[in-house]
Amino acid sequence: MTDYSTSMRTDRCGDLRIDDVGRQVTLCGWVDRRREHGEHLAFVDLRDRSGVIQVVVDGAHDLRSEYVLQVTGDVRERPDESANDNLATGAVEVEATEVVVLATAEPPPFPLDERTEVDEVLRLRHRYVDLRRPRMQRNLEVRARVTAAIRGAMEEQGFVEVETPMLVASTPEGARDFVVPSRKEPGSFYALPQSPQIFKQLTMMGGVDRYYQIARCLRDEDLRADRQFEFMQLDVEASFVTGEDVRTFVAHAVGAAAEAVTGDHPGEIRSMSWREAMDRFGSDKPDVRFGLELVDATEIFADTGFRAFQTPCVKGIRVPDGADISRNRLDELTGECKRWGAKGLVWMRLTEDGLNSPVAKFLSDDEQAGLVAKFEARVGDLLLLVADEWSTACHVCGLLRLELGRPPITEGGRHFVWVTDFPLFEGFDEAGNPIPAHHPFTMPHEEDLGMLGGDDQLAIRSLAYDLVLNGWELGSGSVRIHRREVQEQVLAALGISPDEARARFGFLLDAFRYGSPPHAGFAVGLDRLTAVLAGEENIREVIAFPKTQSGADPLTGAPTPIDDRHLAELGLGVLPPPG
RNA sequence: GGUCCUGUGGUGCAGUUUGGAGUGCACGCCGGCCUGUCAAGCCGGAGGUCGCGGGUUCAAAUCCCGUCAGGACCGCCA
Repeated sequence: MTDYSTSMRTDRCGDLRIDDVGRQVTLCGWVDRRREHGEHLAFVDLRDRSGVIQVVVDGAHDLRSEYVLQVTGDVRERPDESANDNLATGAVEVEATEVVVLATAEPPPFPLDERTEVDEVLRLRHRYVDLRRPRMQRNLEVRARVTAAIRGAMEEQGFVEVETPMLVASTPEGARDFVVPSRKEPGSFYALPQSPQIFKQLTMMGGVDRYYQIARCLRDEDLRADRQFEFMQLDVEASFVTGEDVRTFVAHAVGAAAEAVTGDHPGEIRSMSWREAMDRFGSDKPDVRFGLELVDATEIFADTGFRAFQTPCVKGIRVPDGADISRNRLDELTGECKRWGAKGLVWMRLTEDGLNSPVAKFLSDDEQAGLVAKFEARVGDLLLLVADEWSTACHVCGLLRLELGRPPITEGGRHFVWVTDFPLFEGFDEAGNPIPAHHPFTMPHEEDLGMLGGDDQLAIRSLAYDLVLNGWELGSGSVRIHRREVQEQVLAALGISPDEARARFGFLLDAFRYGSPPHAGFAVGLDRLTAVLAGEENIREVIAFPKTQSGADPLTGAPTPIDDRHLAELGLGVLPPPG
């Protein structure tokens, strides 16, 4: 047990129990709530990080909300019938003999109770007040426990934590860089790291063998519920390993983190190929907590006369007992599907009299019967169908599935999934060159090496893998290419000439020449992991001082202009706003 | 860059559809009463540029246009 006593206090408020009865204690904390009963009796709930204790004081004290107090008094059992079972400390109370007001306080800008959902900007502007709330205290603790457990697990597995620089060279790949002007070399810039990717691979060449880092990463892209400019990663790389070895290391670490927070070890993590994830869940980050899995109906319409279904793929989902979903709602869903990229949405209600749908008349009896059989549909069910290219049909059905069935993050348990065998390329650029799905150093599947440069390059599988938790992409990794001829083959397939390659990744390619061990790695987004484990839908709730969606910090006012002298020293000028 | 939603005393909301006096609810705040409360209770009180600007109208929280801030999402995030 940690000893929390200091020169100013003997105990923490929330720690007092029936065993402490008879002790004289000194406590420090904030006035959470007070209940006055006239001149001679008042109850003050005193709050610190550990919780709340009822203090009995003389009513003459002027103790307002959020005053900071030091209270000395005797712990005693509460009188008959007045124990509070809703409070961990509810069996006892402290009868104050001395109350020192350490600081007075204005009324807080918003209520600190758990019942009110306060405007987030207001919370962020007064984050120091917001952080006093039990929810935030808990989230900060969850976060600290996650990182501590992960550090422990990585150390246990023999990994060495190596720090990498924050001021790095800008590279054209990937996300937009945050950039720092160089004073010594005006006109030149450092970039803040999007990830330690290149450095961690260099540690492999440096013989580190098992590298990890709890690393801050920065990307200047638009913010979302699961994305901030700055975020933390567990960054991992190891030599003389397969992808499976890496997944075992990472599973250990996230398992330890989950156990540290919830008390339960999540157990073995299931694996699923990317193809299967797309086919069954319409997403590369499948949320397997609920059903509504995608059904492939392409075969049924192989020779259909219904023009809308004369597509490479027809996919759908069966909504059990969904037939009572209103026409209005169905129109809404159709609109969403169009926004997501589909040409439309076909809905069918299965009634006693068969399929009820605006398009039923275009479908043959065989097709209708085939649908009912394939979806195992029952009277009262609703079928939703999207016909398109395979990827679009999967994508749209996947979003539809989430829209209709996704439970709150606190429900349905925690389900980690490895998604493996990602495609090496995810499409083609304007010049007709394939675009790497992960990065250009990702090792292709050995069996698919022969397809490089061929006609069906999108079918090439890579040794890249993602870790998914309840539909959140927690992280990704891959086996890296360490053989020169393979790297040359891939760069050639990407349409990158040797000269261009040297210009863009020269120092890494150089490093490959001096003896590169086979290596593979991974990175886990710690903010996301923490959010899911804390039961929060938004990573801002597990970050002490986050930014708003527009990238501003309501507390400090960042970003702010800087003065002209400062700019001049850096050799910078600011353009007038456009328009 | 785009789509959608939100903005009303300190806080959370209702009012906006169908224009008619800043109308209402809960919490908080200030004062009074109250010796066992714990979301204490009772009585009284203060507190408003309906985000901002413009327009329509006899009249705008309400309708229209613009703008700012926030949120969810698409694009983007190798």
